[in-house]
Amino acid sequence: MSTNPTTYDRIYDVVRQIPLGRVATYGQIAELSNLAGKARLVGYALYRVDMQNLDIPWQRVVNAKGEISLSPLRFGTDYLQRDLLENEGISFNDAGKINLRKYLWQPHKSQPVD
DNA sequence: ATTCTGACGAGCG
DNA sequence: TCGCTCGCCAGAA
Repeated sequence: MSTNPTTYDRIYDVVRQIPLGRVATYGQIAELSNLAGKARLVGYALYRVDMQNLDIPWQRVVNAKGEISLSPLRFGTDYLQRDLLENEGISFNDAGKINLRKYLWQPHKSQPVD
């Protein structure tokens, strides 16, 4: 017997589709998971992901401002996420923000690097 | 069944 | 531009 996918499983499936070198916002993942307007759920779901498990590229999900959303309870996570993204070729400005116009994942469209 | 816990984002002053 | 409020809800114990 197989268990039906949970809501979080669906969220993880979408996150897995984010291409290398691109990022998506929590709200965007919510919409693609048929959870429009429920961005927080995506955050809740990603909070559960084991940071060492890169099978789910959790590091590619950032907030709508292009910043890494931090969890006070995960000291050091900010550094880890930024490090992983920079290794994928994503750059941060002086304010610690990502240029979404350049790096935001655009499903259905081609993915021009610039 | 109930309580508690969290990686968001739009709107508004 | 910035900070604050408020709506949102699945999963673990």
